[in-house]
Amino acid sequence: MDSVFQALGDSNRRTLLEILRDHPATAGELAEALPIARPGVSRHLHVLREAGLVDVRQEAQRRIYSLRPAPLAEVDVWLEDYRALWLNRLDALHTEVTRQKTQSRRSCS
Amino acid sequence: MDSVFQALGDSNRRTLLEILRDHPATAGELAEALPIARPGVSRHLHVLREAGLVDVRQEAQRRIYSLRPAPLAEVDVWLEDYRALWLNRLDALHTEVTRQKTQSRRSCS
DNA sequence: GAAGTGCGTATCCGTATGGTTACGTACCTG
DNA sequence: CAGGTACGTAACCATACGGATACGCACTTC
Repeated sequence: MDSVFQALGDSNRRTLLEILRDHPATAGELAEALPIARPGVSRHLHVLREAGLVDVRQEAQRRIYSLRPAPLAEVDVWLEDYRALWLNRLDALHTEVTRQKTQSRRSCS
Repeated sequence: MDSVFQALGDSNRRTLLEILRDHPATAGELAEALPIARPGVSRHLHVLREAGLVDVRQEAQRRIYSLRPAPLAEVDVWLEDYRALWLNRLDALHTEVTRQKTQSRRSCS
C-alpha cells in the first residue's frame, strides 16, 4: 500500500500510467513521452512494477508495458471509508447552493 | 497532487488520518497512537497539513487537528478515469483485490 | 561473428525523507 | 514570577529518491 501511493506520488509516473491506460507501450515509446533521459524512465517503470501497477512482457528486444489496475482498485477500496466525509459535505454544499439559488430566484422574480 | 499521494504513502500518516476520520484530536493524542517520538509526529502532521489533508485549530496550548477530505475527493476524481479498467473485469479481479486487502490488513495496519 | 537496436544496471550527485535528541515558545497554574 | 504542560523547530544522522552519464546485455540483421 505504501508502495502504491508512493509510486503515484510522482507526476512522471502518473503520466506513464495515463499512457498505459489507453494502450500498452514499449519502454522507448514511454521514454519519449517524458522530459527525462531513458534510464530515468526505466527506473520509474521499475517503481511502477514493484508497486504492481504495471506488467512487462518481453518481445524480442522490446519490453512491452501494460497497466495492472488491481492496486488502483485497492486505493479505491481504501478511499471507501473516507468517501462519506466529502459526500456529506458536498450534499450540504449542494443543498446550500440550491437554497441560495431558490432564494435568488425568489428575489429576482 | 504529488503532495497528496506522497502524504498518503506513509503508513504512520495514514494511521493519523484514520484516527481523524472518527474525530478531531490533539497532537498529543495522535502522538500516542504512533510508535515514534513526538517531534516525528509533529512533522508528519506538518506534511499532512501541507497536502491540505488536515486542518489545525489552536485552543490554548493545545493544537486540535481535524480531517480535510477535499484532497481525497481529488484522488477520487483522478481514479475515475481508471475505474472502468477494473469494473469491466470485476469478477476476475475481485478475488485478487480481496486477497491483497486481507494481506495488507495483516501486514500494514 | 560484427554492427546496430532496445533496454536495463551501475555509479555518481544533490536533495528529500524519516527517525532521533535537545531546545525554544506559548500558555495555564501556583 | 516560577514551574509545568503541550507543542513546534533545529540540528543531526542514515537512507532513499530523482536526475544525469557511462556501460553492459540480449537480440536481430547483415
